[in-house]
Amino acid sequence: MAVGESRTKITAYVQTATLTLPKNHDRQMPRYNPAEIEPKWQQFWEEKRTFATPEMPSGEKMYVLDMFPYPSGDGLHVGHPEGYTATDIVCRYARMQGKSVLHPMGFDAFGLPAEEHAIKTGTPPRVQTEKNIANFTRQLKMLGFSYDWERQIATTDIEYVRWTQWIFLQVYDTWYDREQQRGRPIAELPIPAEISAAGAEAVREYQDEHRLAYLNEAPVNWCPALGTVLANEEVIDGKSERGGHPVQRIPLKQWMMRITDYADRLESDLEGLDWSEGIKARQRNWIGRSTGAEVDFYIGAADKLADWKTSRAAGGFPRKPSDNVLRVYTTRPDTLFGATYMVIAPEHPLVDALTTSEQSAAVKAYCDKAASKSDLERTELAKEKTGVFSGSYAINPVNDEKTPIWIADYVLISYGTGAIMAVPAHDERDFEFAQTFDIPVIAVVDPGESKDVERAEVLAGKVCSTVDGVAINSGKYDGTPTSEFKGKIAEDLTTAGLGRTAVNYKLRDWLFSRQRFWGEPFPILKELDADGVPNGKILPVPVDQLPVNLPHLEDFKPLGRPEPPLEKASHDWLYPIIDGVKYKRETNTMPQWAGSCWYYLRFIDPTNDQVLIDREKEKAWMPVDLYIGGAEHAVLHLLYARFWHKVLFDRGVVGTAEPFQKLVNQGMILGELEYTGYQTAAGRWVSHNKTKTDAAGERIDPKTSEPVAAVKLEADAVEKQGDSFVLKADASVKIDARAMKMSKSRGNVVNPDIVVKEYGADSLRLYEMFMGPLEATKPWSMAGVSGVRNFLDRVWRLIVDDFAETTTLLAAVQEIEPTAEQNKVIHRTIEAVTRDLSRLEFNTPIARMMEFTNFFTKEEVRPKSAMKSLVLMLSAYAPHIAEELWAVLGESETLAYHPWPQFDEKFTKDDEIEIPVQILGKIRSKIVVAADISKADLEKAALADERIQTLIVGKQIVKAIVVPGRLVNFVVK
RNA sequence: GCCGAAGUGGCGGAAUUGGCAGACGCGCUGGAUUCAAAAUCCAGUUCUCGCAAGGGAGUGUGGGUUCGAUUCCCACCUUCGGCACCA
Repeated sequence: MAVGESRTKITAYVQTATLTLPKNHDRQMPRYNPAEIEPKWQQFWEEKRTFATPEMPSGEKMYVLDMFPYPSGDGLHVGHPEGYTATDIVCRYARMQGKSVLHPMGFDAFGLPAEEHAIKTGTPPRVQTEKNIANFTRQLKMLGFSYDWERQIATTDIEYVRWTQWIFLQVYDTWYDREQQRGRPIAELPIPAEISAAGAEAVREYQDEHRLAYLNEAPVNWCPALGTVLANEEVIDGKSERGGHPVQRIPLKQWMMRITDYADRLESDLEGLDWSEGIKARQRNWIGRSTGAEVDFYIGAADKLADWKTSRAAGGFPRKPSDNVLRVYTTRPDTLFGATYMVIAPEHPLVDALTTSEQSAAVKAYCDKAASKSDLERTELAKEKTGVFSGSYAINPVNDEKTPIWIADYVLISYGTGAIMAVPAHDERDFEFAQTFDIPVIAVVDPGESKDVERAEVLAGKVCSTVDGVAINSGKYDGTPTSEFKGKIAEDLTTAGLGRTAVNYKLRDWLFSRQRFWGEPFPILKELDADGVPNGKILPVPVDQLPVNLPHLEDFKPLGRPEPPLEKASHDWLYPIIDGVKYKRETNTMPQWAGSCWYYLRFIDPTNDQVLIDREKEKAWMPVDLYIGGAEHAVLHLLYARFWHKVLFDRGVVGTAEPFQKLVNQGMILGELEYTGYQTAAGRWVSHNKTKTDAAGERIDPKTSEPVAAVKLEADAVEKQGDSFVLKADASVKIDARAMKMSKSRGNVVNPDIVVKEYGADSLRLYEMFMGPLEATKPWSMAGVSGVRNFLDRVWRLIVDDFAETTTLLAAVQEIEPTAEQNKVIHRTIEAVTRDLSRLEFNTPIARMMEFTNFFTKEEVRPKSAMKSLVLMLSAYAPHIAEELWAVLGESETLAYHPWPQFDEKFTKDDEIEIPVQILGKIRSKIVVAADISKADLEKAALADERIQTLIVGKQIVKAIVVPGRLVNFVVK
């Protein structure tokens, strides 16, 4: 920025007009000029390898990780540097405390946008990706983060892909031993005698069934119009995001990962982690563990019921249900006596067997309709319960009641056993269904008298109640409290061989394949028979032949079939021949999660070509001590990464059970505060809270049904009245005042490049921290950036002679001892800044440094040592200006490893302090007393105060609360 | 509906966790400097009554505990984020 240009009066995102410069300001002066000093110091750090990390830590280690970005074509947005600045401050602070800091950065570079770009332009995704990475790298370096750039990795690096594929093979080679609760090599899987007897083929199939990575039919979003399979986020309301074409769910053979086997450990290990309760809650909720019971209802021939029960009592509850039973899962086995019907999902394997001939037409029609419904239709739109009677009955094991079996899509095939016993009296959904189809409701839990339960209605089956109570209508169990009943009945069912306790999860196995080009190829070969058809045998690519690279393609257009684009690869790539056997490569690719699941490990040993990570280095650096990133990854990324880490832990690749010890989610940065009014076409204003959104999604005035348009208003057109903003011109019109998510379509995106150009990187960093607590959602404000830039200007002028020809130290900065008052400011600032930083509170230290600066600006003589302390603290936030000032203060080395300033309590304490004196809790006076005054003396001093004297005349002091160092409060009558 | 986070001046936010509400910054007002601006520096700025000294109210709403509540408890309202027929 040229000297003398206006920089603080920027109202929009562009600079206001340049002013003509007067003569006396036309000369070159050593003003604070970030455009000059920032690139200078960035170059210095790079050339001197200032932030290169040693292979092994010496002394205390600190691994601080950012969630690495997807290098999009748009470049960084201001949300990225928020977390990155926070971690950078932590790292710079830690280095100055003498810790060995690992602070790497890389790129999560596979993904859809690069492939979309390739389809459109024909440019290979790798080319575009490398361009984007170069741009991201430029932007990140421009912000002065202290990454060890020599460790940079991208998930698309061929050497990185190699180890991603290697991990896949590890997962493929692992089965989960439930008894030992850990993953073990597939070679150690015990093979049952009858399987071994059936031959090698049977053994292989048995092993494949137990691998953590396995093939399964799973539905994909196939869009015939686009000729491609879409990701879930590309499907909106059952239509493609691009073009709005219909999307069908079709089954496709896909790779899955058995994450559900690790559900228990993924949940229970959360406990030891230093994560916010909110994030833990979200993970727990996603895993969705529930406990209950599986119960078998007899559906075989009626005259064999007694035999069946006898055999069950003798043989116990079988692992897999036989054909003559319907197995259900319930969390409320205590309500078994209230089951008045059963429901199975339309996809349940017993649908055909249970459908009677009279019902077959109706059932077929219902199931066909259910199959064609999208997930959305089955959930959101399904306000009314639907279903059809199968014609069959099951026998309730506790009372031998004949219970009708229905087919309804409110029961999901993918959860529990895909079948339920319905207890309308004590389950909302069952109650709704029973109401619709006129099915009896029998209360079996007496909720007791309570103000929020209509007990009589519940007992009469008129309303549904899900609360605990005491059993009724439950035979010998009558009178048993709910919680006790649950345990008792599970025990009795187990004894009778009719049920067992069971655990279920909402978490599903992980769909691990994508029908895309731009992802890691699977290191998997499928053996072909003589006719060129896969025979089901799978050959993992030997480890020494990794990586499997992506083949060259002429173009990246979709095939027009659901198969992945790799089907277009040359036959050389697609059909390798090994030992005379012809194979076909797996043509699915891995999801973007794959690369981001383990990058934190590779940063520790990024160039190792022998192993994924050296065990000694892993031991020295893991776990990640601080992991900061957006909350959008709170569930999936963190869950998948934890899952892989646990598999690697079980297989001895790593020595830690959890990868991320402390996790912090940065809050979202919103656009600038906006004032929005609503106006009809005729120009009539409508208060924003009176408008409604109609069925078509249009905003209307519900009184007249006229559509209203949003009008953006300037701040001076509105004013605050009570709790809301109103139009200045018409106070009856309420205005919506809020900050919105940044988005291209709204036009409120802030580009860091422009902020750096206008204010400098240090100002951007400082502002992002000054906005508020890291974890809070906060609105952007350019005026705020200008404010912190102003502060940096003040710091500059505190130390640098603004009127000298060259950048020289101000004469006011001298080698002298600070005065007592100055020492108090210095040491209190160090104390507060240090304390707040250690708690990851980044906004308040800036305020303290501002106070420091305001104080010393008024001091005519400024001790050099004080200036150094400020510069050292500031360097964590604004490293460029700090390095420059450090040099001005006469230092020749970087300050990056200079010891962090220490405070001394003897300077932070006051000799005399002001104590408020209250009467009946209201402050009536203040007295100045010695800091170490005794309780009795403090009370005496308070009583002696003139004003207090006059106020308590004629009153009786009932009680005196005296808190030394805090206050005095007199309770009077 | 369920889970989570949060409500403090015109705005962003602070308050050593029960002890002076509004630090710091933005904005605004006034002053100094200037021929005049810009920049800079100084002072003021929760609302309200008052010329003033001083008084009253005040941390989403209503209640409670306490000498004392932004902070703890109960109920409710609003906003934001997430999940959503999970038996």
